[in-house]
Amino acid sequence: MTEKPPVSSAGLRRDMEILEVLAGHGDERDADGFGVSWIAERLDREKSQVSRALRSLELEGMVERDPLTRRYRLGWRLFALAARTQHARLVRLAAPYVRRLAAAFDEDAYLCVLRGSMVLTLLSVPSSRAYHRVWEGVSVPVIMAGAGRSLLADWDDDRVRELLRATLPSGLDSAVGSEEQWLAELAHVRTAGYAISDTELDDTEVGVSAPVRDHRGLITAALTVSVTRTSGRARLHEIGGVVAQTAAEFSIGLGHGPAGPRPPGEPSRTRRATRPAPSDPAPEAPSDQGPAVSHDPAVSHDPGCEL
Amino acid sequence: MTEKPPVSSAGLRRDMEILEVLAGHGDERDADGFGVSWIAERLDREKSQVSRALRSLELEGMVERDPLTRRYRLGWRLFALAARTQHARLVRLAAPYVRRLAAAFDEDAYLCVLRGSMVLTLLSVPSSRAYHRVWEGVSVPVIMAGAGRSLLADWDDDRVRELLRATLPSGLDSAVGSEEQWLAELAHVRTAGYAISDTELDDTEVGVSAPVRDHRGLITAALTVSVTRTSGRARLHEIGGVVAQTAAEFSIGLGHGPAGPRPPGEPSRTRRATRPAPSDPAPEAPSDQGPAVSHDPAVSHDPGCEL
DNA sequence: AAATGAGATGCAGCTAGCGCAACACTAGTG
DNA sequence: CACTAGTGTTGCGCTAGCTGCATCTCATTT
Repeated sequence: MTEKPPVSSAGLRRDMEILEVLAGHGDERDADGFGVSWIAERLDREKSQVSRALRSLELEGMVERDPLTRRYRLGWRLFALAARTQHARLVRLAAPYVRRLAAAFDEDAYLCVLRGSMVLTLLSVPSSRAYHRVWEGVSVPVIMAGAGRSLLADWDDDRVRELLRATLPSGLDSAVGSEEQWLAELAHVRTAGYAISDTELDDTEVGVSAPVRDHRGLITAALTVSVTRTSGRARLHEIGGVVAQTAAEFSIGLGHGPAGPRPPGEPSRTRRATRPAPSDPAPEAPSDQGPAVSHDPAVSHDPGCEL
Repeated sequence: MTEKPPVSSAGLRRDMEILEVLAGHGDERDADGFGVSWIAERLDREKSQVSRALRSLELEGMVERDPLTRRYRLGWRLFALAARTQHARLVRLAAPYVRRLAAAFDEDAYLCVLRGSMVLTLLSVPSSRAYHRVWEGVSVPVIMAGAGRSLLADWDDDRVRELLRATLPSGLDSAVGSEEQWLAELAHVRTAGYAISDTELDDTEVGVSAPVRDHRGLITAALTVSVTRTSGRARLHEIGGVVAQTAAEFSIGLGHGPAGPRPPGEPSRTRRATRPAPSDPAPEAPSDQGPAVSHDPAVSHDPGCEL
């Protein structure tokens, strides 16, 4: 009796829930995977349903099961697909800069992007000391993320206010500061080029971040250094300068002309010409007849086999 | 009227096909995504079907659409999930070693694993010169991959023969050498600790690889350096030694005792105690006191996999 | 303007996935 | 050793939800 589902298809929904459970908390202790019954109970679904879904997912390589324990965990296909994401491309480009930052101050450094109202960490490079919780692939509400201020720097105040109100569950304001304080800090990012935010998730760390701009001048990511709270104010600003400088360099690497951020005029509104239609005689026929080893040996420079 | 589908569920199948198309060839030119009609035509499916599927996938974050061009591309969720994969963990651990190799010889260096009968590249670090096709997330038949010999080093000859025959489409033998030659090279890996394979995909590069072993002594990955073909034989062997040494160090980092590879006796066949059932409606915390940090990326040798 | 094409949506019919229950299997228990 | 208490898989009717076709809107093109 679902009417107009604003949600995705039931099957996909289920599969995603399963994958999310398998992702666990990213804790090491979940590393050996999960059993069918456990997942089913966790999701409050039929065991049979989960069992079948997992078999399908396994056939697609989205999950794999340990041959010994017969437990399921996330599969190689996820990795293969993710590696061809725009995000992966961004990570590859950003890695040298993030590593440089981490090395320069011997602090944890991150690359983050904005996804909806959440900040997603794409890359984290640990400092040489300390155990370092890996935040890669983890999303955190904008308000609580150190990179949040840098990522929202270009937004106008109304939209920021709107987002903050929509995201804040309730009287958490005290923990993250008032709206006005937030807006003031955004203004600081715009002028100084970096943000220092000590009202974050972590009690022991202060986030120093700077926005990264793409070829259109839009903010696409943020570089962050997570500094131990014991550092003096002066050091924070020193680091801030370097982070901003590094982010600027990276931006240029992305094609951001030093012409200045966000020129008002629309540069090119040209919608790309229609893609060369795949009218060509089926490079891949609907080969339902799968099991045949169909990996085209002529992978000269196009490994576009079914992967 | 599909009888006993050895394939995955129809919906999932469709979604995976869509994702695979969106992954494109990883070419830069596909970066801005694909339209519904194009995808539909490519997959020979109804536009409506694809449209709806894409909306679902978008709601789940598996794909996202460019707000300007309204084209679809792979989404952040893939990245988020993949980052919590065992593979991602392996990449994080391996990165320093791979980078060290790339820097030491100023050649491209890779981390690869075996998945079914394909070799999947998890990490690629380019040399300082040259444009470098990123192979991350791409699979290649074992026979053609430089890392193949290292990854199969522990297999006994019959299984290798079987795999080779199953994978080789037809008279490609000349290109990759005979079976016996292959087996001889596997023997060389076992004694020398590294493989030199010049019968690979790429005409201009020679692969030098060495196996990486986990805490159980099983080969879980391979480190590879891709050397330009003009190098002399001596340099190849010099590099081989270093690669083997690096792989050994990494193996120890993974908990591989220097006790020697693959002791014959079964160490502990103990199947782990059942996970504490989430009988309580409480949110999280299986609170499993598992002392052993047993990660195990055990490679299921499952040639029946349809890739 | 009309024309083209891309993408979304309504609807009827039928397939494919759901829930329930019984099943095979292993591991603990006295 | 049977006995229990777990696990994961499978058979089978029933119906929810997907498929396919047609229609509709909205941009862009001629």
